Amino acid sequence: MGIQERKEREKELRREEIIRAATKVFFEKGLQNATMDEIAEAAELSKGTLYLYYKSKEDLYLAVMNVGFDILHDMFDRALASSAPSIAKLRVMAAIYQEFFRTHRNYFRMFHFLQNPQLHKQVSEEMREISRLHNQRVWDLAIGVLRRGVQEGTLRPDIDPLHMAVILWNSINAILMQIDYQLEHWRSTMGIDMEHVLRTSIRLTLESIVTDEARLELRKQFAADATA
Amino acid sequence: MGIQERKEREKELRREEIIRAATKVFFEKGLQNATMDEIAEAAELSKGTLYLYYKSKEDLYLAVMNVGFDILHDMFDRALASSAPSIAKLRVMAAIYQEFFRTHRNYFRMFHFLQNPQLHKQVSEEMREISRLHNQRVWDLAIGVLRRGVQEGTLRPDIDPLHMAVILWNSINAILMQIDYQLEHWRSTMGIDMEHVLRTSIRLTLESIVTDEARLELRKQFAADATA
DNA sequence: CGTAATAAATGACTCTCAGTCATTCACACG
DNA sequence: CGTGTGAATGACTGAGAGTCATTTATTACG
Repeated sequence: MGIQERKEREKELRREEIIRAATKVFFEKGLQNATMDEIAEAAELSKGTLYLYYKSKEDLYLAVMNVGFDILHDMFDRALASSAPSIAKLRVMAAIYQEFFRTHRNYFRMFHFLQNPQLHKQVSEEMREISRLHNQRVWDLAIGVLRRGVQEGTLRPDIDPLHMAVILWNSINAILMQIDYQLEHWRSTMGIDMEHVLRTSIRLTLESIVTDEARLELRKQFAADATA
Repeated sequence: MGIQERKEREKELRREEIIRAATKVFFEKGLQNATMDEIAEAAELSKGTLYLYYKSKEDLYLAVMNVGFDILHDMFDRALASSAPSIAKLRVMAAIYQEFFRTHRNYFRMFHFLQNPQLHKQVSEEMREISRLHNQRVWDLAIGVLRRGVQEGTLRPDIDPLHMAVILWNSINAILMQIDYQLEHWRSTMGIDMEHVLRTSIRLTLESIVTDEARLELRKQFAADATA
């Protein structure tokens, strides 16, 4: 019964083709301004067919976003292969996330979606769960590093690694979002260099979660990097 | 020529009536799910009239949001009347913002709007500027306190007060947004108590912007509060 | 008064777009 | 072939933002 299997494969290819077209259109227009008709045209399919594969525009959007999570996961995973100390790994992760921000800006922007409860109404329960899993894989990497850091004695044992993860993520993410589309606003109205703020925020946040002893070493490193 | 003036007043009343109706509907439905027809009905006006007073649904939304900024501004302003040291004032501001979050949740939610570049397309240049001014008044309060803190020698002189303001705002705001609508998600999928994370984040962020000497005093205070 | 001029308000209409579903099409199987 | 099945289609529906010709209310003035 190779026919059944071939059909499965073809269906999978069709799904990927839709993702490809949706990626293109969502990157160009964003969620609000992209239309299903346009995606259908880009995929050389009718609109009705899109709905055979994805339940709503928002579901399709999340499917594209999941690719972004996978890319970010792989970037982190590759960078964390070494046996460097945890603090070094955290700094690498911060750097990698910034690299992701620069080179995959369109995926980064999609992450906004998660911040907006309003938009979630149209997302199916299945897609919500699938998306959660893609998201979770990235979290697990970060949490692993933080747990190790506490074990090593370089990260504060009085703070739950999970809590550290949330704090770190929010502090870097919030500022990157501002940089993404408010950079000029901050500069022109208040003369603020947000790239500088980003560096400061990362430095302060990292310093705040390490032990007092490790902080001295960390400051030296930051000082060395600043002169380099 | 009292007639001209009376008309002005009546127009102003009409504007306020529209704001009142829009507030009700936006609070209930949010930006996406509220309709101009519904707001028109709540205001006992026709839809066309709304557009005589506000250029778009988004403009009207921002007008409502500005009231929220004013409320927040007044809460801060009242709380900062004392002559307490700057660090105490910062802690008060954090507490006040949490109070705002609890008691004016609907306005807080509107602040999401500022995070979403996509939604800004429909906002007129005038309303954008008006909204910026309301926003600025709140920032100015915070920045004043931070500047004073640096002068007093309790806040680190090597970090620009403006940068501190951005960092503080983002760190508390990002987590409050998570608490607002993802509280249950964090608890159920990762067992994280976000209220605890919020307290930790505020503590760490404040500790990270004070001088080394002031940090000792601050830690004592946090410890005292924790046992109380 | 009555009437012309002006301003304000109306709601039917247009346009766009997400999502649906009756119909058509393509292909496997006997 | 013909027939059955599942995939694909695109015309259609419903909803809602924004518009504008028409109506209504108000003022100014003879």
